[in-house]
Amino acid sequence: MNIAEVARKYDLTQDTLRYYEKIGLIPPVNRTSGGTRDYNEHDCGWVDFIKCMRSAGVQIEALAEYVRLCQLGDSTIGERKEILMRERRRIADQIAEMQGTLNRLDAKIEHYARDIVPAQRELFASSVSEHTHAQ
Amino acid sequence: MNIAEVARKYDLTQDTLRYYEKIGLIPPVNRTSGGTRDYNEHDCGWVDFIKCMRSAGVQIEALAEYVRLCQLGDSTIGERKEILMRERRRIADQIAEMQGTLNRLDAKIEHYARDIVPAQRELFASSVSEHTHAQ
DNA sequence: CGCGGATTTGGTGTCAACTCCAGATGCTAA
DNA sequence: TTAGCATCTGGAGTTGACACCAAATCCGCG
Repeated sequence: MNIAEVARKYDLTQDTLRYYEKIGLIPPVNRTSGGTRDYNEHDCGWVDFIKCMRSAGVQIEALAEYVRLCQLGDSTIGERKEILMRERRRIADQIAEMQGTLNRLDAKIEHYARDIVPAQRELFASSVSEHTHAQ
Repeated sequence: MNIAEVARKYDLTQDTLRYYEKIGLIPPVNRTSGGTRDYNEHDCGWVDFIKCMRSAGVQIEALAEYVRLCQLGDSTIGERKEILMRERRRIADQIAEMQGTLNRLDAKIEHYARDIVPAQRELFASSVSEHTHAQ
C-alpha cells in the first residue's frame, strides 16, 4: 500500500503519516527499492493502533516511548505494560470526568426544555442571570 | 472575591481567567470602582461551568458562542439549547470512542499479562513483531 | 499620605501537533 | 524515453490555548 492509500484508509493526511514516523510514533515503514513508503500489514497495524490511541487523547510522548520500547526487544515488556496501564488509567479517569460533564449538561438541557417559555419569562424581567448554573 | 482567590478555588491561573474573559468564554466580570475584578457568585458560577466544560474537551468556540447568546436575552434560548445538545452528543460520542480504546488497551494489557515470559520467548527468536496488535 | 504587594492592559513567547512548501527524486503509462 | 503526477526530505509556518512580561494603576495598611 502506498502512502496515499493508507492516508485514505485511516483518514489521516500523508503529512501526518510522515510526521508520526519521523517522531517515532510508528516504527520505520517498509520502503520500495527507490525509497518510497510501501506500507505492509505490520505498518498498517501500527497506524491503526496509534490512530485509535491518539483519538482517545493518549499523549504522543507516551506512545513514542512505547514504540521505542517495542523496538528494543523482549526485555522491555514490563515497561511497556506499565505504560499501557498508566494510559489506561488516564483514559478511565477522563471518561469519568466526561460522564460528570455529561450529567451536568443533561441537567441544563432539561432545564431549558421544561423551562418557562420566553413569554412568561418577561414577568421576571431584569433578573440578572438568564442562564442557569444547574450545578 | 478577587482574582487570586478565584484562581485558587478553581485551580486556574489568573492569566487563564483573564484570557477566558477576553475571548468571551465568560461574560465580563464584575469590577470594583477602581477597575479590578471582583468576582461575584454569578461570575464564579460561570467560571465553574466553563472549567467543567473545558476539561471535558468542549471547544472554546462553542462555549464562546453559548456565552454570547446568553448575553443576548431570552430570544436565543432555542439556539442555546441546540448548542448544548450538540456538545452533549459530541461528548457522548467521544466517551464511546474512548471506551473502545479502553477495551483495546485492556486486551493488550491482558496479552502482556499472561503472555509468554521472556525466557520462553527466546524460542521464537527472530519473530518480527514483538508487540501485538490485539485488534 | 506613602509604600509595597496585587492587579491591570497590551503584547510577545511557548508548546504541541500538525500543515504547508520547495526543490529533488521516484514511478507509470504512452 | 520522457511527460507528468506522486512521493521524498528538511525546514518553515500555522493554530489553539494558554503563559509570561513590563509598565502603569490600584488597594489595604501603618
